[in-house]
Formats: sequence, structure tokens, C-alpha cells
Amino acid sequence: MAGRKPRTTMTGRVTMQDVAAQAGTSMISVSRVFRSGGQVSPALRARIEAAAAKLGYVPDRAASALASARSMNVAVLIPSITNTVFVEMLAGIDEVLSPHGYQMIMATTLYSAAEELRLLRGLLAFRPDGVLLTGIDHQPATLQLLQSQALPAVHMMELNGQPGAYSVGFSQEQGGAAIARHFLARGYRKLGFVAAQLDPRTIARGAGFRQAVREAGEAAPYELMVPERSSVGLGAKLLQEALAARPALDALFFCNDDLAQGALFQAQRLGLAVPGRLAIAGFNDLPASAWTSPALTSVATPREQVGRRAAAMLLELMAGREPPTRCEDLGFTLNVRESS
Amino acid sequence: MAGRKPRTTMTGRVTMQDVAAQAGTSMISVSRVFRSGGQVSPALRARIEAAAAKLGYVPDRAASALASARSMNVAVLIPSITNTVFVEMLAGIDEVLSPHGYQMIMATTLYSAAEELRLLRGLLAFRPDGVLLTGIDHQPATLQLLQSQALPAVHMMELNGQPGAYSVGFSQEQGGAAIARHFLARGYRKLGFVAAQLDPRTIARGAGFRQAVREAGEAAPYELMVPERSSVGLGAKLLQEALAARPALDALFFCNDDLAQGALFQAQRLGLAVPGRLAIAGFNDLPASAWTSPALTSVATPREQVGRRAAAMLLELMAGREPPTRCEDLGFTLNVRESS
DNA sequence: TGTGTCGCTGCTAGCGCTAACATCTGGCTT
DNA sequence: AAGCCAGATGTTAGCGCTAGCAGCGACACA
Repeated sequence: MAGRKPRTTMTGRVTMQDVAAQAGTSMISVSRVFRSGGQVSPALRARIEAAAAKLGYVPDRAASALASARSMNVAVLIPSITNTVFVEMLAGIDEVLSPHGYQMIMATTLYSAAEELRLLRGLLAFRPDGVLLTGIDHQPATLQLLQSQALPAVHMMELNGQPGAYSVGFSQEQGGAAIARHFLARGYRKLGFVAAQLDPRTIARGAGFRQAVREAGEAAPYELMVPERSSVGLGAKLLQEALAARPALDALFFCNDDLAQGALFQAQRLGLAVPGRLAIAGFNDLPASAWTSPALTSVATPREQVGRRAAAMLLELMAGREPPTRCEDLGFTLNVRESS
Repeated sequence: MAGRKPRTTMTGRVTMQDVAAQAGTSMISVSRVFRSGGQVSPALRARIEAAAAKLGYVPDRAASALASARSMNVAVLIPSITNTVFVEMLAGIDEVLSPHGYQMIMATTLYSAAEELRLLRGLLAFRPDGVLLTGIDHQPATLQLLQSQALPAVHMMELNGQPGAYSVGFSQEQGGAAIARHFLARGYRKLGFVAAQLDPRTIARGAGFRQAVREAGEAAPYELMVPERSSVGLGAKLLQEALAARPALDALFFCNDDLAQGALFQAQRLGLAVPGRLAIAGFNDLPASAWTSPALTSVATPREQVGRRAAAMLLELMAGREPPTRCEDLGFTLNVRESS
């Protein structure tokens, strides 16, 4: 009983042809069962499913993509995979896309628009049916490429006012401004903004903060901005640098919660009372921020929902429909806690 | 001058055929330029590259995969994408695979072996050239599936003693045991183990901890284990539960740093001196753990290196070579800090 | 009984690319 | 000067699947 393996092709791979033969039908019916499941009688469908299960058939997306011109892939570009914010956004995207049979193909740009273009070219080889991009700052060639391929694309995390662009996010400027107004309302006057990883969103937060301070007629805030990758340890270091430069500072806005947490820990280590001597606020509201002691004031950003809504919008575009909105503002929440 | 668009096919897509025509050569030479770059004269290569650039040609991986039986995809299964540990592992994997032209196709199992099997079936439709799995606990069908497809596979994060299995990781038991011995050496005697998210690695850490306590001839540790997803907030809650149940506890090992950080913050809030009244230790050594105040004692795990080495091992297997080791132990480091 | 309709099923012709062979060129040996 | 090799280039035949249409039987109606 040699050669009893349920295989026909040379390669040893179970193909749709094999399933069709096993079920006594034609390939196209097998295809129909595995696709949207159009016109197949229940009896034939059952026979085909049994045959596929028996042979251990696994469909081939590459062949399907080639024949149908639909890859069921979605290319996703995020700046960093070690940043919780983008990872939670990814989780939101996947939650919406995978039930529809789409697979995310992901790449990380390391906050570089040039790298983004390079990676997009690579991902295009997967013939994605749509693209999700982070932010609204891209190289012109990136947008040209998407346009020339007539690829649906949605920008995430920021709002894109450009006509013809689709975006889901919130206003980074407004987030920064909210912190400034909060500090001022609490009576702080010697404000500072500390930032690392100077990507466009970080810059926008700082701009919003500065602008709100100016609009309130107060002295321009002290600013400490370094290009290094942001981390908890860097936050500790930057707190000391800021205080060394401006000992009178009484409220510091850190461009994200990693820095702010590091500053909080360092303040504790230095014996600086927070918020008594110095108020501290962050951005993004990471899960730990509600639990530090003192708990951290932060702008909560709806990144998981950004992912979900952007995916939903892309789904519409890929189906050839126009989504209800082109520019979906999901807002943010200022969570005032003990640190300010 | 209508129809001047550099396109030939009906679909409006620039194909290899178009590039060949533009360069005045045949498809196969274009193919050779875009593949490993075999036998093509510098002159022809330059002509083809110019033609491809001019037309904006993007190769099609689906077609390539179909024709060559090599997809250049690697399937990666991780339990969770919101857990830093696995994300850093992913970063390590990508760092090694992408320079070789491989693309990661990823899915998250949510710590379920059944879900893992389901997802693997889905990923197999990409005809991956190799598979990376997290942990060594899988459904029998998962292993059968991999074997029947003759797919190279490497298990990450734990050591797999089974013959024929490839793994890169470290001993979770030994990690737990190291904490136990450290506590005992410091003079703590009322030990406890607190865990959430009871995946196999968590269980193994607890087992190692318990075993080491037993071997030292001390009283069995108090254990508090809950199935909930682990988080900083849960750590705070579990600290209180543990102390309510056993007020005399003097040293607690939390199965990961999220829980341990939450406990640390809560201890501070409750006015419990750490390590004076209670020692706290975690596992994984997340970046923030070195900066909390007091800094957290933790077992540093080489997850990024696990990713890199597992990817390197898989690369060997995919090239048809046998890697130097089948079971690569990367060890861990006990970082003793202020909290114990 | 003829005709129209409808739901199901099958056939044919590729999708864009590459493996494996076939062919061609030019320089080098004898 | 003929022969020969090696590297460069081209030809052919699919890889596994699906779009688009054609075929086919069953049923309702006149």
C-alpha cells in the first residue's frame, strides 16, 4: 500500500485539483466553497469540505491573489513596534481587518519618511488592497506612489486637512494646548516642555502647548528638545537637565508618558515633591500612568480606536464605497491626576 | 500623444514584460536582476534598472512565490502583541530576517493553543518558508501540521528537549529559582509567589521558585494565582490581596514586571517600606524597572536576542543546513536592585 | 409539449513570474 | 584556423487559482 498519501502533484502539495478529484467535482466549485461561498448546493459543499479536511488542503493566497487581482493584504506602516501606542493601534486594526479575511503586512519606519518610502515599495510587492500610514508627513514620492497604484490609503493618528486624503486621529496640537491650559488654571506659571524623539506629532504637541501659553499672555515656556529615542531613563535624565537649566520651573509637560514617568521617579529619588515643588504631565496615558505614585496627569489618546476606525474606513474604500467622513476626529481626554 | 502611459497590460499594472520591452530584452533577464542577481552583464543590468525605475515597476511576490515555490515569508506566532516582551522579540526577528529579503507574517494567539492552531492554518495559506512559534506547548495537531508540510520551525522563549525540535530560549524554571535563592540569601523567610495570565511560562517560573524554596528546606511559599490578563493595575490589587491573606509575608515574587511595578506603586501608596517591610521582585526586567523608586529587582530576559538567534536558526534551516545547535540556551541575568 | 427562467456546475484562458533547458557569443587553447 | 568552453541571454512550460461565460437540468407556465 505504498504511495497511499493523498497527493497528486509533483510537489507533494495538496492542491485544489486534488480536493476536486477527491470530492468528484471540479476545481471551480472548490474555489467557490473557499471564497465568499457563492452558488454551491449544500450537498456539494459538504462533500468538498469533507474532501478538503481529509486531504488537509490549505488554500494558496499567492495563487488566489494572482488570479483574482485581490490579495486580501493590507500594508501597515508604523514608526516603531516597541512603542505601546502604535502597538495598541495595530491591535485595533487587526481586530477589524481579520474578521474580513484581510491580513496585515507590517513594517516599521523608525520615524523616517525616507525609510517609509523604501518600506512601502517593498510592501507593494504584496499587492496590498489598501494601505494604512501613520501620521501625515510623508515624502512626496510616497503619495505619488500610492496615487499611481490607485491604492486606497488612510492616515492615522493625525488629522489630514488635504483634499482627497483620508485620516483618522485627533489633534496633537490641541492635546498639548490642553496641558498648558490645565497648568495655567492650576496656578503654575514657570512652564516647560520636554521632548525627545522629535517626530511630527511630538513637535505638534509642543507647538500646541507653546501656542496656548502665548494665547494666555504668559511668558514663553522653557523648552528642552533632544532627538534621542525616548525612554523612561531619558525622562529621568532630562528632568535633571531641565532643572539645572531653569531651577525655577514649576510645571513640566513631557511629550510622552515614558519621559514623564522617568521624571516622576527621578523627582522622587531627588526628594522633589510632586506636585508641590513641581507639577508633571505626560501624553498618551499609558496603562501604568494611572498607578504610579503620585499618579500621572496625562492626555489619553484613543489609539486602539484610531486603529479600529482607520481599518473600518479602509474597508469601505477597498469595497469601492466612499466612507461617511474623510477626516475622522476621535478627540482625546485630559486625565488630571495627582502629579499636577 | 495620447496613451503615452508606460503600460502594456490591460490591468494598468507595470509588469516584468513591460520592463523587458522597455529595456529591449527578455523577461528572464529582468527576473534575474530582481532576484539574487545571477548572470547578467553590468550593461544589461543598468539598462534594466533604468527601465524599471522609469516605469515604476514593482515586482509581484505572489507571482514569484507561485512560480518558484519560495514565498520569502516567515510565519510568526506570538501570544500577545501588547506585551513588550514579545514585541521586542519580534524586533529581533525582523532585524535578522529582513536583510535576507524575508517578510514576517504575524498573528497573535492570545495565549491559546487552540487559537494558535487556527491561526497557523491561516498563515499557511501564505506558503511560508519557515515558522517561528512561541513556547513549547502546542496542540498535537499543530506539530503534525508543521511536519506534514515539512516546514522548518523554531520554538522561542523556552527550551525544548524533544528530539527533532529546534528551540532558542532560556529556562523559565531557573529564573524563578534564582529569585527564590536571592530572597533566601537576603534573609527573607515568608515568601510568596503572585501570578496572573497563567501561561506555561508563568507556571514554570512559579514551579522553579517553589522548587528552590523546597530544596532550601524552607516552608512552601504562599501562592496567589489568577487567570486574568496581567497589568500594572492588577499588580496593585494583588499586592493587597496577598497581604490581606498573609500579613506576615516579607518577600513577594511577581511573575512579571507589570505586576511587580503595580505592587511597588501600591506599597508606596500604602506606606509600606520596600524592601524594609516587604521585598518585591519581578520578571523580564522591563526598561522602566531600573528607574522606579525603589528600583525593581528583576530577572532580565534576553528576548530581543531570542528573536535574533531564533531567526538565524530558522535561516539555516530554510537554507537546508543543520544549525550548530538544536536547543540554544541564552540564559538570563538576575538584576538585584533596591526593592529586595 | 414548447418555452423561458433560474440555480447550480464546469470549461477555458490566463494572472506575473521563474526553473530548466536551449542557444548564442567571444575569447582561448592546441 | 578549428574547436571548445564559459558566461550571458532567450525560450518554453507551467506554478495554483479564479473571472467570465457556457452548459445543463428542473420547474412553472401557457
